[in-house]
Formats: sequence, structure tokens, C-alpha cells
Amino acid sequence: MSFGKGCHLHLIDGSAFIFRAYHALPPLTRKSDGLPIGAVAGFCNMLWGQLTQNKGKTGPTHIAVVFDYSSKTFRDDIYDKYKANRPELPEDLRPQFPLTRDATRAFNVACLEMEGYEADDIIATLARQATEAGGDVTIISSDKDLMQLVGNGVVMFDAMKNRTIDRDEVIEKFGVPPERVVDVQSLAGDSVDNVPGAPGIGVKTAALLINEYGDLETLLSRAEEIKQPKRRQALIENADLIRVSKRLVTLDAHAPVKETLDELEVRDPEAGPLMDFLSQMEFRTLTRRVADALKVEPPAMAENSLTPGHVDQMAAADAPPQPETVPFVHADYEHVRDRGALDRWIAAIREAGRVAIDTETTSLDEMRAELVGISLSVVAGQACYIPLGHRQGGGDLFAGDAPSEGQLPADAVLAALKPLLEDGSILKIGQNMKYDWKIFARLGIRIAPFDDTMLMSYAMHAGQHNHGMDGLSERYLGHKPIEIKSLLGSGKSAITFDRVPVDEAVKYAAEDADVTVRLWQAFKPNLHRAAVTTVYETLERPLVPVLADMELAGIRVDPNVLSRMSNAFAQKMAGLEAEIHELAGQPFNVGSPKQLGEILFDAMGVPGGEKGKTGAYATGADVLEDIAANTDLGRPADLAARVLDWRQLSKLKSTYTDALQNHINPETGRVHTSYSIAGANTGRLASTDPNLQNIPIRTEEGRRIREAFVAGPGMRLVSLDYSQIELRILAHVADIPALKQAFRDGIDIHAMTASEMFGVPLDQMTPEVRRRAKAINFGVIYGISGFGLARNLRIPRAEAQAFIDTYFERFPGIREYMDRTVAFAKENGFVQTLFGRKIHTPEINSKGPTAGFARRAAINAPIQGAAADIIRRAMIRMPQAIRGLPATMLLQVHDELLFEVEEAAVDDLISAARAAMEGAAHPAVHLDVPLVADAGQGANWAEAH
DNA sequence: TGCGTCACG
DNA sequence: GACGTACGTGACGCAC
Repeated sequence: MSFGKGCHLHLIDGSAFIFRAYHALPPLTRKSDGLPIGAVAGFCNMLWGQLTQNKGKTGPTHIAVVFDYSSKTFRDDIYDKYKANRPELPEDLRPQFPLTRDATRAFNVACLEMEGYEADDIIATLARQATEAGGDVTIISSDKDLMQLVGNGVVMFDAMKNRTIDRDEVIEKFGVPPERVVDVQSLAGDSVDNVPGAPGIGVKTAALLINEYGDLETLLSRAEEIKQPKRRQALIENADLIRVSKRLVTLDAHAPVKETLDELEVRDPEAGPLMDFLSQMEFRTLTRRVADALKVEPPAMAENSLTPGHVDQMAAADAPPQPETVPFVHADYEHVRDRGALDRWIAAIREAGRVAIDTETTSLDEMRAELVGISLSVVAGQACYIPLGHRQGGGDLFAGDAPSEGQLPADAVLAALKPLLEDGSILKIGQNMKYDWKIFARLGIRIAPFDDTMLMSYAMHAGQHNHGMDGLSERYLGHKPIEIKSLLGSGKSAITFDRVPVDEAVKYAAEDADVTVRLWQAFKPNLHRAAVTTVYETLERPLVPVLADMELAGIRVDPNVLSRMSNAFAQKMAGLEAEIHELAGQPFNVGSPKQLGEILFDAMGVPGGEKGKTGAYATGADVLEDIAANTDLGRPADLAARVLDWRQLSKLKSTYTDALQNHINPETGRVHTSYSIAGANTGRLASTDPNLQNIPIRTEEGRRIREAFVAGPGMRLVSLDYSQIELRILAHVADIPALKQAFRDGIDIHAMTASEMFGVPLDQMTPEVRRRAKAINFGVIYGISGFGLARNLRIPRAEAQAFIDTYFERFPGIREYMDRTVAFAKENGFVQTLFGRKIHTPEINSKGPTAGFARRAAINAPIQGAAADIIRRAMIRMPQAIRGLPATMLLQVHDELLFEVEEAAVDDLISAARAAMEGAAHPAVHLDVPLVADAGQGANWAEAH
């Protein structure tokens, strides 16, 4: 029949199918010859699902799978950097591409691709033809680039979420209807495809602008009218780039597609070729399933030719369903409301030997959080939620605090789960397990053993993306989980999880456990493939209980010391503010860089004001220091000097003496920070809420804040910090004999560098010469540049460059290390520490200023990362090293560990902790330089450090 | 929410 | 020859 009214065309985005399949499945290989085949397997399963699910009256009359032909398209001629950020194709995926075409043909489905065009263009063209002929179109994809096609008989279908994307969904995602989607995309750009867009404008702002002005061209022509200066400038200055972006994102609905719609009519698969293909691929279960459906005999395949670990693993009847092939169905999640249901779950967990677990609580602060419920999942698609502390009222303050219906008593549930959670033969799987670990620890349960999908991702993907659950789910499972905001709201009106109605909580919470178990299934086999199993098992996972215990312990902070300081700072600031207003000749907000800049450079006429990209004058400390030092200026110099003082006090007061008081836990009288293990790309920890890794020390006034961090009665604080650990690592990895010898001999490394560079004997060294050498030593670690060193030392650039040249001449190994590291990054897309930690450098091959950043980051990462690895190793061994001593490890500040210890045991602690720190690289790495840890102790942190 | 600023290693 | 530059973090206040 000829395509027309009543016909329904299904267009499957083939490339999306392949990538989803690849990332979701373990690296399966064909048993007979080791050919990588996982993506093909997933692709076939998904295609078969499409063909069978949609039989019937809503099913397609015409169907095609559409592929990208190659990476080069007409868009590369429009913009040479198009898709330049795309990561390299994985080695084992490349050979699977032609096989997916074969698969499509084997299923007797039209297989379309065209040189010079993306699959999206072909889809756009066919969709146009089909709707013009009066038919309907369903595009099987969730790619946002296709959303511009929705409407007038075209819908999209997200096969992963089993959800239709229509006009309303598009409006929800982009804030504009489908026909305006390209306008929004042109403005917002796309970092994945490297569509430039306008800087500083995201989807939200873009939608706002388009809705106000109607369309992109009107907006650009009336850009002058935009009130916000930043937006106005971004649009005016980037009009050309925005128009280029529009050409990039606009799909070509008139591509010269050879195939006619009629050729795409649905055809039944021919049993012969399809059976041949599937058995050739050695997909046992799928072959059988298809054979059943086609009512033919499956071809003979040796039963024992397939073994677990290969294709058969995923196809075996009792194997866990693969995340990719199991849809997310919220209605399937179970509300555990009675003892029988709980016992069934416990039995299933024991049977499986593993469980994904997630807790819901009343707060993100684990020290204040009350347990509200627990969710569990054993296999993809099946999960439950056990509500424990939900209250009626759902945010209505007058509805009372009565417990919700359908909840088991918390203590009984915890008593039933405790043996399971502490059972050495049952693996507990979490996403950010430190959180749940602490919640359970406060309830007397110590979880072990466990896996953490966040840390797995961190070990494999550091530098590529973040490792939060929602992001990982979207990226690796193609599923966007329910947002917590949709349950709790946000801002002032946000409710706590105990006020969420139980049936809503079931969907959200169980989904998290479901996602976690799927991520685990997806990641586990890949740890090996990425060669980071050791990193995960020795540097990430064991840190969880260590950090959890440190955070639970907290550090004692004396609020009286802080409030006295706050008052003193407030007084000084008021005095300075009055003087500043006097000097300015008018009152203004000293805390506003914008107003300050206008006072200095406009009202007072200081020359040389430089405006940044937002149009405001720069008034950073370096700028103000220059003005303050220029006594010819008179009043502006005085004003700048006072603003510098005011800024310092303001910082100390707002960030430290005021804010820290609010972080003292009323029950413990201590401050409990939270360390993020997977926050910093290099392997460093980051401390938040509050950040205890940036407590002042460099100025005397700031340093006194450390006096508020005190030891308990009869206790002392002990601090041990690595001496010059990054330079020692540099000496080792760059193999610099003179530096290594200096560290062995224990000489002042900066003085020695200066002596080598400038020919000054050590005993005649001046502080100034040493200072310069020190700056160069640090510069090397940061990926030195003449400009950077010149700015740091405030010397002419040529002079700085001359120093650097001398340095490289004297220590040629440094240059070699840098070149080697950058070359490695370009070749592999990541760099590595001595301990095997990988840090990805996706921008290393870009052009322009970005290249400089990426290059320096690549040089720094192995050094900073190795130092981070070393102190991690020390921390992980510390509980054992100080066992029996009345001491607790409290804080880590990158190269420093802070302990609280009974007075009598100070010396024992120092020797035990020092031994652990100085020996931390062993036995994994034998360093050519000694590691040295310096110790201090006192009643407070200022004395101890 | 993004930016400027500044605290730390 | 010009580009624009030290590495890694988190928190605060301002301005939109």
C-alpha cells in the first residue's frame, strides 16, 4: 500500500540504541573468537522489543532504523569545532557498528544512513514526508536534538522510560514549544556537541528571552533593548556565533534520502537469515526466544559453547535482567507494610547475596538526620521501600504529627536488618555509601562489606563528569530519576521527607535503590576494563568508614572565642567603613565590588581601571594593592588600603567567626564537617558544611581563629603534616638527582634550588633569592608559565621567563616530565598517578586558551593526585596504626592530619601516626625520596600546627 | 543563579 | 604572531 493517511511510521535512532546498549552492558565477547559483542546483543534485544511490543493497532505500518554514516557531516563545514569535544570511541565498540547494521537487516527492517548527514537529518526528512502525506510518526529516541520535530503528527517515544514525548513534554524541557526549540538551543549552546551558543546563557534564560521576543531573529535585532547588561552584551557580541549555532542545531528536513516511504513498510522477519545471524552471534536465549515467536526450530548451538562471563551470562534464564532491557516502572515498586513482606525481602537478599540500599532521612546533615525509611533492591526493576518515620499532614502544619498508616515499627525493622547489614557474606551496594553508613552507625549498625557506585564512577571517570546518582542514571541508564525537589519543594517552603506521603515516597525511594543496583551492574565489570580495580579497592572504598568516623567525631569549637572575635571584627569594620566613606566623599556599600569600582575609577578618577566580561571594574586584592602602593594617588591609595583591611575582616567574620558558630552541633558541642570523596578530580578530598580545609593561617589575625578549635578536657590536639610532599613526588616522578639528593640530605629545598640556579653558595643565600626559587618550585608543580611566574613575583615577564629557562637547563628532567605527561594525556585522554589513579583530561586536544588550561592541569594532576593518594593510604591504615591509643583522627587538610589525644599519650600518638604517614607509599610504590611528617601539639589548633 | 572575591593546600 | 595563562578546592555577598 502507498504511504498516506492512517499509516504510522516508526523511526528508530540507531546510534542512540547502540550507545545505550554499550554502556549498560558488561564487556561481553563472543565465546568462539573473543569478538566484542555486548552492544550488538543489547541492540538486538532492544530492536526485538520494539518489533514485538508494538504489534497491534497502535503499532507501525512502516519502520526504519536510522544510523549516522560517519563522523563527518555538512555541519563540520559550518563550524570546524563541531562535536570536537566528543570523546574517542572505545576500542571495543568500533567493530560493533557494522554488526548492528547487519542485525537491522537480519530483522528485515530498513536500515538507513547517508554520507554527509546525521541520522537526525534523515529522521527529520522522513518525518516531514510522512506527515505531509497525512500519516503519523513516532521517533524512538530521547535525544533532545530531535525535539524540534515534535508536533503535527510527530511524537517521540523514550523506550527506556516507556514514555511518550509530546508537545507538552518538550515545553516542559525547553520552556518553549517545539518550533522554537532550535532558537533556545542556538542561544544555550551544547557542550557535548560543542555548539557554542552565547556565553552565560543557559536553557532557562534562553527560553525566557525567546518567549519575550517571539523568535531568535527578532531577539537578535532588538538585543539593544535587553535590560540586563550581561545578557545584552552576550547577545550583541555573539550574534554571529549564535547564528552559526542555529545552523548547527537545525535539522535538515530536505536531505536527499533515496529510500521512499513505501520502501519502509513493515515486513515480517525471514526466519532463515535472522536465525543465521543470531546463532552466528551466539546469542543463545534471544535466538530461542525469536525462534519461538516465529514458530521455527532454533538452529543447533552447542549448549556448552557458552560459559558465564560471556554472552550467555546475560542471556541465561536465571541471570539478572539487564538494566537496559528492563523498563523503570514506578507502579512495580513495593511498599513494605508488614512483617511478611519484610521477611520475603530478607530471604531474597540472602538468596542473592547482595542488596542495593538507600536511606531516606529528614536532613542532608547526617548528624541531625532522622531515619524516615529504607529502600532495597536486589535486581533491576524490583525494589521496595520500608517507610518507618512518615507523618501525616504532608506539609500541612495543622494536620498533626500522627504517624502515617502502613508502617512497621522502626526498631523491629532495624533489628531484622542489622544481621544482614553486618553479614560478611552479603554485599551492600550504595550510592554515596558514607551517608547511609553514618546514619546506620548512629543506630548501632556498622555496614560491611559494601560497594559504592559513586566511588566506582569516580575511579573510572574522574575528570569526565560528576558522580551524583541522577547524572549517572541519565548517562549510563538513560533514565532520569524522580527529582527530590518534586517531593520536597525548594527554598523556604521545602518540607522534610517525613512529610512526604508514603505512596509518593515509595516511588521515589525505591527508584533510587533500583537505579543503584543497575549502576552497580553496569559499573562492576568495567572497573577491570578501566584497570582501576586496585584504585577503587585500596584508595576509595576503604576510606568510607575512616572518614565517617572522623565526621561523626567532629572537632570541639569554643563559641565564646568566636563571638568575641566577631564583635572585635565588627567594631574595626565599622571604623574602617566610616573612614572609607569619608575618603570617598559619599557613602556606598563597601562590600559591593561594583560600587567600589565606580567610586575608585569613575568618581575618584584613578587611571587604569579594567573592566571584566560583565562590564564591572576589577577590584581584586592585586588591583587594590597596586593602588594602595601608589602614594602619588593620595586619597584613593588610602581608600584602597582601608578596603583591603575591611575585606579581610569581612571575610574572617562572615565566613569564619560568624558562620562557624552556627555549625556547632548543639548535642555534641562540636563541628562535624563532611568530606566529599569524589568531589575533586585529582583525588583530593573536599570539606563542606563547613569547609574546615580553609581555616585561616597565613595572617596573624586570621590564624587566631584556630584558637577556637580546642581539645577536650585532659586532651591535646596533635597535628602532623607532610613536609614538601608535592615537591618530593616531583623529584621522584621527574627523576631529578639533585632534588632527590637534597631531600635525602634534609637540606632546605628552595635554598638548594636557588643555589643551583643562581650559583649562590648555600651559606650566602639571601631571603629574596630563596623566595624566587620557591616560587619557581611551586610554579613547576602548577605547569609553569612566564606570565604566571611574573605575576606571582611581580617582576617583568622576560625576567621570569629567563628564570624558567635557567631552571629547565639546570633540571632537564622537569621539562621531560612535562612533555611526557602532556603527550600521554593527548594519547590516552587521561593522566595517571604513581598509584594508578586516573584523571581524565577531555580538553587536552582542544585549541586556544582552553588548551593551556588543560595542559597545566594535566601536568599538575599526577603530582597533586599522588600526594592525595599517599595521605589516603595513611588515613586508611591509621585506625590500625593507632589502635589502643586514646586518640581520634579528626581532620584532614590535604597534607595534614589533626588528632585529639589524651595528654599522656601525645608522644606515643606522634610516633605511631608519623610512622604510618611516612611509610604510606609502601609497599605499592618505592619512592626515591623519603617522606617526612612534622608534628606539633597544643591545647588548640593554632598551637598544634 | 552567576560572578567576584578570598580563605586554604 | 596572537591568544591569555600559574594547580586544586568551598563559602560568602552582591546583583540580576
